[in-house]
Amino acid sequence: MKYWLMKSEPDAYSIEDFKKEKACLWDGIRNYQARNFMIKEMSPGDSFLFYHSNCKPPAIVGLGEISKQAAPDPTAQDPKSKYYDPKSTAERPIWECVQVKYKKTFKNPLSLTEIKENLFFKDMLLVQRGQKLSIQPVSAKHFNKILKLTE
DNA sequence: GCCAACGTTGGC
DNA sequence: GCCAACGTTGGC
Repeated sequence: MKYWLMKSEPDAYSIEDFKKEKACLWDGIRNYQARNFMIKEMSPGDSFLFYHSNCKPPAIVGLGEISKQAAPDPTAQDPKSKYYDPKSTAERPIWECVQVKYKKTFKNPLSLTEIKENLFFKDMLLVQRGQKLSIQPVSAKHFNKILKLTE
């Protein structure tokens, strides 16, 4: 059982959208490191923190679960999608995505500012300089602490 | 809107 | 294979 943090811009897809849809494909990931986490490291049953990025305030706002292992990302082969990648074909797909399901919205979202202020989180990837991966592993220690602080 | 930090692309 | 130019991310 592993733990993750996944970023989404609320203007594009927010925790409220996620709650309404109950489940979705985590599509549109076009970064190899993030993709490899989905393909090689994620398993159904893993939990992830839903993070609102590029907004005010950036914060961890909810919880989800990986519900289906990685499979080719349909948006990569859809010419109408903004995530369309002509190099990725049905025969040789480049990009994959996992399916995720909604678990909960936190009563008390944990803002990036609060995470930075708390020395307990000083090793979290999220607060490392220059760290911009949209999918990151989270340690059990940090994950459990975040669940406590957000209740 | 600015810009630092990275990742990717493509000429050589 | 190097590296400059360009694009993207995302906090501020």
